[in-house]
Order: sequence, then C-alpha cells, then structure tokens
Amino acid sequence: MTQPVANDFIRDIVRRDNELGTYGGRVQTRFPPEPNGYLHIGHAKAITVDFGTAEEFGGSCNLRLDDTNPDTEETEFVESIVADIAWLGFRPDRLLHASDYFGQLYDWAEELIARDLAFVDDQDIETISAQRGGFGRPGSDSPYRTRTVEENLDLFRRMRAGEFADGSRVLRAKIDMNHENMALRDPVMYRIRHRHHFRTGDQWCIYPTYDWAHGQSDAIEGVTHSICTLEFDTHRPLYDWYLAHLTLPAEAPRQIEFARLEFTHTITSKRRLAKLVADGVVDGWDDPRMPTLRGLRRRGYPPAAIRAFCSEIGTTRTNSRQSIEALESSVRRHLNTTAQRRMAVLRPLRLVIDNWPIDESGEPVTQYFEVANNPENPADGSRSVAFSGELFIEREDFAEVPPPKFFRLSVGREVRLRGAFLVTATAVDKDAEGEIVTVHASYDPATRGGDAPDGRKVKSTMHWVSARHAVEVTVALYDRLFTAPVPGESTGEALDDLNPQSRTLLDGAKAEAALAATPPGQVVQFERLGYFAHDSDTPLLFHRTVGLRDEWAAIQRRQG
RNA sequence: UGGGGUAUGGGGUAAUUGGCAGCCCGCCGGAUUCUGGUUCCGUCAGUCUAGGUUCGAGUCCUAGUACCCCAGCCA
Repeated sequence: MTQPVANDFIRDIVRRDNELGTYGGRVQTRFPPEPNGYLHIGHAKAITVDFGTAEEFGGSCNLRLDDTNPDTEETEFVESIVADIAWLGFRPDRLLHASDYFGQLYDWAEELIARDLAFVDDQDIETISAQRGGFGRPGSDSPYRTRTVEENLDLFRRMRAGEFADGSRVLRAKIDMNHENMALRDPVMYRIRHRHHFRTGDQWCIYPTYDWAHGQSDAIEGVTHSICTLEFDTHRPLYDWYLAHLTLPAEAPRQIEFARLEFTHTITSKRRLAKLVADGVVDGWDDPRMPTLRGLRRRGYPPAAIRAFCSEIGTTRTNSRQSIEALESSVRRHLNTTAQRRMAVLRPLRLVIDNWPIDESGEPVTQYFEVANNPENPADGSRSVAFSGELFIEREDFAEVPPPKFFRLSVGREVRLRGAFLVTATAVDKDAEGEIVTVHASYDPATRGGDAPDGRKVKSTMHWVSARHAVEVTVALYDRLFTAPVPGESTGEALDDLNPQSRTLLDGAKAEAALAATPPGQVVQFERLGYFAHDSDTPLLFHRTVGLRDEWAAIQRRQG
C-alpha cells in the first residue's frame, strides 16, 4: 500500500545540515531509553523516528541504555528493550550504555570545576529546592557557590571516594540562579548514591544526572542529531551549555524535540502500567491487554502495521493524541492481507438439514469442501473442511423475527453456508422456556460449492462448523484496548471489562492443527468474528477490537 | 506567576518566493463481493479570535485567546 509522505520537520533539519555540511554529511542518531521498564507503543514512535531518520540519510542509529540512576534500572529491562526493538524490525548499529562513559563524564566534571564552572554544594535537597526560586521568582546563590577551585576539587574527589553519605552533597554547575529558565539555575550534575549498579557494580557511589550525562554521551558517540521529546525543550539551553564549556572530541550534537505519541484510552505511564502488573490486574508486562510492545505482539499486532502507522502520522511539535482506532485501522489493513481465515462459532445454535443424505449404517453422510485460507492471498492455499447434516451456526445469525436490514437466516429465507451449500430455514424447535434450540433447514444439492446453477443470489454468506467434526476451543475474550474511555482525561484508571472465558467451536481438527502450527503472536481471522492471535499461554485471543467491533456496531445501528 | 513550545474539518497531518486549502483516519451514501470484511466511487466538514498590509494571506504585521512543558539529588 502506498503511504503519503507524512510531515517530518526533522527530515528537513537534517537535510539542511547536510546541505550546509554541518556534520560533514554524517547522520548519527540514537535511541536512549532508560532500562527501568518495558517499551510501549509510545516508544515505537521514538524508535521509528530515531532509526528511520538515520536510515533515510544513510547514517546509523545506536541503542543507548540511559542507565544513570541505579535506583530503578535492571538487566531484565535491557534484555526486553533489545528484544522488542528487534521485533519491531530495527537493528541498532551499536548497543551502548551511558554507564560506559562514567569515567569520561567524571573527567569532564573535574574540567568544569577547574574552570570554576562547577561547585560542590553541602546543602540538603529541601534547601536547594527552596533556593531555586520559582516561575517569575528569582533564586538565590548557595552559600557554597564561592568555594575555591581547590576546595571543590578536593571535595568532589572525596565524594567519589565514598567519604560522604547519600544526599549530603552534590556537584552543581555554576550558571545563573536568576536565569528565567529554571533548568539553568545551577543544575545538579552529580549526586551521591551508595548503590549497586547493574553494570558498574560498586565502582561508583556518585552518579551523573540526566542533564549532565545526555549531551556528553551523545558527543562521545558522535551523535549528530539527538532526537527527543518535547518536554526536553527547556533543557536544550543546558544541553548546549555543557557542550560549549567542554573539550569535545567532535562537533557538538544538535538536540531536536518532537511531540511524543499518545493514544486515547491508552495508559503509557510506566508508573501506572507497573501498578497494573503489581496489582495483578493483568498477568504481566506482556499481557495482551497491555500497550507494551510485548503485549501488542501477543495480541498479534504486526510490527509492520505499527511502523507504518508511526510514519503515517508524521513528526511534529504539536501535542496531540491519536485515536486508538487509527492504530487499529492500520493493524486491520495489514492483517487483512496476511491473516489466514478459519471458521469458528462463538455461541453455537444447532442447524439440522432435514434432507441431508443418510448412509447405509444410518449415519449422516460427511462431505468435504475446499475452502480458501485467505481470499486476499491465493498463495496461502486452501484447506478441506468437513460438512454434515448437523451443524452449528452463530446464534446471532438466525432471527425468528428478522428485523429490517437483517440479511441472515430466518424461516423461509435462503442463505449460503460458506463454501458449501445454499440452505433455507424451514422451522425451529424450542425448549420449555421458549428458547430456540434447533433450526431446521433444507439444502439445495445443486448448489454444491456455494453457487446456484440458475444464478440466483443470496444476501448473506454465513460461517458454520459440522457438529460431529467440530473441535472445542477455549477463547479468552477481551474487550477493547487497555482502558475505559474517560472523556477529557488522558488515561483512564480502570480496565475495561475482562470478559469471562468463552467456548468456541472450530471447524475441525485441521483448523486446530493449523492454529497450532501458527507461530505465537501471529493472527488468524475467523469468518465474520474478528481476529484471533495465536498465543502460547491462552489458547487463543479474541481481537474484538480488530474488525468485529465495527461489525457489531454496524449491525446494532441498522437494527436499532 | 516568569520562560519556552504549539494552534488548519469529528481525530490527525500537508500546502515552493504570499497564488485553486491537499492527504490519511472517521462518518454518511452508493457499487462490487462466497466474510455485513476487503476493494472502488461519492458526500459532509477546516485555516484559534479581532484588526491591518496586498490584486491576492494558512503563510506577512499588530493585539488578544486557548492548550502543553519547566520550580527531582527522575529520565
């Protein structure tokens, strides 16, 4: 499918840099997640932009784990991040860590101290915070701001040596406590944390802050375009300030900010996602209801659909929230061309074909029909499906009193059983409560394969399974994505209804085998039911969000 | 409250030097269809507000308005 070229102001910036020869035509980007959680759909956008920009200009993109805070980071997250990026379809040029640069960062800090551009502050966190002032209110200088270079150097070395307790001192840049940009009011560069780091172990007890580490890490890696999200916009002057006051190995990188990707009904806050996991609301970070990349994988979202979506929406500096339906639309589009089709009945209703032939032992005859696996792609071949005189159809595919615009089965009406015969309902059996338990029908033997020789048309083609050959499967029924809609609010607290397990009858052992052979995470579309992702834990996953929901909505609208 | 950022149909996003406001999602209508799916055709609907410059303004000028970000030793 052809996609229009979405807006990309980043592309324009890079192109201009190349024309001006700013970086000698070199394009180096990086994707810098903190390894403190799993990647989610919001990260997919950043990944697409970081890797995509490099790719477009023949450059490369590093994966850099931003591991400057030992309190929150773990190896487990590094591994998941690496795997998820690979799943999305990108391969990093190099796998790097900010912690690789702790030594260089330390040396640079001493350089800044030596130039009297940084000082050790002995005050506690509350005092420093109070001195910072506020919006429109100036800050005030720390009393330790005027220490001599020698004293600062000595103190900083002793901070590193582990002589001081956590929180007792910090290293701060000496910039301007009256600066209108709060980020420049003597920002903290190092804090003391006697903590084990998952990579550097106990080698360090002082850790650089994000601001002190990020631009310099970019510079060390030779990054040319450091693409990040909008909230770092006010940090850019600080990013530039640090780089301007250090002896760099190469040209200083340029920070570019763009709007992060958010969706309606979708939680992307790590804190809240972690709470869902911790509270047992979901089974884990890879629960199919989670907006994590792993969750989406288990739902059967094709990575290509996610990538396509991210480039379709373009990159801008406008904060916006995408409707989740737009993502689903992209997923549906990709799935339609790739997903194999099967027949399944969710809520079975017995259909008896009264004029179906009986064999010599008195049993109904079994016939087999070849049904295309995917009409959109003949290369997917066909499968043989058993048909007999007793079938299950979908309960909602029969109406005793058909409402207007109801095209499916009712007494006296003829429909097509997909791939098999045209049948006409003749009567119904009811139980004591008046519930329909069986629909009687007659078939037209001349319509074998589903087409009438006389050319007559039917309004509907329905799916079915042979009662004798059906395989019962348990399906996990999940409603809509992730959260309940909360108008006017970015994310809802509650998850939507988690439906009880439901029985589904598949069209025979062959279908089940085909499903079993389908790799987990891949998707099979069930006739008129929506999409199921094959998942190794839950037997099947029902994608009501993809396909069926729209169908139900349409039916309800027409009937109502 | 000071600073920074952003405003184009219902949701997103385009528009060389000022020159027919285009595209995607959605909605609605129609055609095709062995999935009420897909595909195809069509309809609806937009430049935050108020002035100004100009033959001509989404674009330039002036004054407003709304929303987002920043006061972690998080990133």
